[in-house]
Amino acid sequence: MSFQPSEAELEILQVLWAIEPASVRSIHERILESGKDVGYTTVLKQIQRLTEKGALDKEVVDGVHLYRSLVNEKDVKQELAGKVMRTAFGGSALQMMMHALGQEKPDTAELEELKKWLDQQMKK
Amino acid sequence: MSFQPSEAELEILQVLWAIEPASVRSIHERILESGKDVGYTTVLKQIQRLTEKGALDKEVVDGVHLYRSLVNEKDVKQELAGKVMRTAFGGSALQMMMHALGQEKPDTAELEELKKWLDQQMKK
DNA sequence: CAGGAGTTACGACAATTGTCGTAAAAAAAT
DNA sequence: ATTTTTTTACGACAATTGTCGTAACTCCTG
Repeated sequence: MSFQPSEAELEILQVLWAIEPASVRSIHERILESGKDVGYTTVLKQIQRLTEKGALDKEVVDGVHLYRSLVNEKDVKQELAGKVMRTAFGGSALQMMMHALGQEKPDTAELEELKKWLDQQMKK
Repeated sequence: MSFQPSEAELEILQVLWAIEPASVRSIHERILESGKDVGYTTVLKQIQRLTEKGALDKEVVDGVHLYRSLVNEKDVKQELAGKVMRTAFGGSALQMMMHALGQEKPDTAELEELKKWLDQQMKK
């Protein structure tokens, strides 16, 4: 199922996609580590809302509640990127990418990879 | 000034960037044409809110209110794309683009342009 | 000038979001 | 088993968003 998470929700999903299944505590810790300062209950609440919405699955193991994502990472990200591409860039992925990079010099490794991908596409 | 518009706000900004300065009526018409069905007063309200937020400028000419954008198109789009790139794709423009394209075969013209841009970048 | 037609202002409402506080429940420690 | 610490559950609140309805105001048109 595709799902359009809010910003805070996406943050939680990202953590889950990385370390699922996870407890609220570990998710909270991860988020703190990433620099964002937010209370434990705030994260818990978001997790509960995500669960209500059917985006997460809860499982109680040994008294602890463990959560895992029910939404597919690729789908969600595709939706996110696709939406911006459509609504802001008239459907042009290239326009979107160029704007995203802005004036910053894209790093070389990225460019290399892009080139590889491009050659691949051209071939088809 | 950079500005992070909501979805409905972005729609209005897009119209303005295209035909500014414009009256509420013409903006509303444009939006209807684009397929979205929404009332006149709804659009008006959004425009008024944008104006309150300082994103638009109103000018009364011959009794009609004409609006124009005070936010820079490139900046706003850069912000939009950049934010998704950072929050969902770990800062990788390439990842974002590939997800945006999804399984669809990117159209050839786009690829050509991308190639051109890429060569340009590699040179630097 | 009076009556409409079109415009604009204002506020209202429900849904969503981000954030907590506090209470209740469960687990761990003494 | 009583206390302490953790975890969970439940609201609660303010801000934002999308959407209108209705009232007020402006301008033509006859």
